[in-house]
Amino acid sequence: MPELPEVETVRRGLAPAMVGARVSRVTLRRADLRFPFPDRFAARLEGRTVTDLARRAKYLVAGLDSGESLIMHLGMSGRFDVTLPDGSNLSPGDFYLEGALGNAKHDHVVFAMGSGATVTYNDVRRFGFMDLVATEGLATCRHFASMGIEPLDEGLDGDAIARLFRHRIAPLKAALLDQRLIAGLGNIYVCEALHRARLHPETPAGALAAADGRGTPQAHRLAQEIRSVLAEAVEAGGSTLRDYAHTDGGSGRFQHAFRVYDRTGEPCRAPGCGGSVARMVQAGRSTFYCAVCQPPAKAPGAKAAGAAGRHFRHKAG
DNA sequence: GGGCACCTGCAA
DNA sequence: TTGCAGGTGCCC
Repeated sequence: MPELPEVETVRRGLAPAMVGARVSRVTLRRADLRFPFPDRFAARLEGRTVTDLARRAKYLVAGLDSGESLIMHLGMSGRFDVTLPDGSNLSPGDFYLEGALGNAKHDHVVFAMGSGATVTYNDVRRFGFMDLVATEGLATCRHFASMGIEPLDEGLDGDAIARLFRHRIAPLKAALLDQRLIAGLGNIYVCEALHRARLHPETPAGALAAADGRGTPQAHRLAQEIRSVLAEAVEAGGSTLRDYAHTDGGSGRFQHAFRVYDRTGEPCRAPGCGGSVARMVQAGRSTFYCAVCQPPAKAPGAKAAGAAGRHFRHKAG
């Protein structure tokens, strides 16, 4: 379940069960997820102690005392169930709480820890995957080599966004989803950040760079809103969609704070705005926005092709 | 850049 | 039955 706040919530829930513990047994219920498991996957994990559990973008990275790291990606529907030695259960950052919960049909990997804890990976759609990579070469491994800056990195300010987006004609929505530029944002938080920053999702990304290459006021606003929406979501334990009965302490609460995501036709939640949330499709994915708060903008040099057919004006924006 | 594929399950 | 789902990667 995937965006940065959910993965971070999973990391925090998994850490007590895994860090400092030895992996005593790994059970694979199938030969692959999205990709085949690496060679001798279980053998390379068993007997090893987990030294730390980190997050990079939407990936979890468990360091091992063997010098390798276990990389885990949750795809669209991956989740972990943790049973601690005292018998307590949790599903940190959970998303697919219904059918999958307690449904062993989609339990694909079970890590039995020396401490007595059990960590079970469940993934209905199997878009997730796991890999083992030398810890020394993590930064240049195929998963991370071309990955962009962390959205919560101090360095991601308006000027950094301008440097990344300068000269790009791709819509802001697509640029923000491009993990090679900024890594960790997904469909929900891009929609929410754009709405908070009052930027139309089709604005050419390059419009956030001023003539001198520095960030426009909009770029700085966007950087600030990305940071705040992610921080608030992490604080809330992420978002839980398709919430259902019997949600335990593992579910997030941020879905109640969505201002536009999945709210087509409902009132815009911006103070004083009488608009309603609209839905459009960009690159095959739903974009939710408010046409009142997020009016179309034209960029210098961008093709004038807006439905409004307006000419570019210097004061546009 | 966009389009589609990967896979399963749910709601309309 | 069709369309949709919080991701990514490979195709042109």
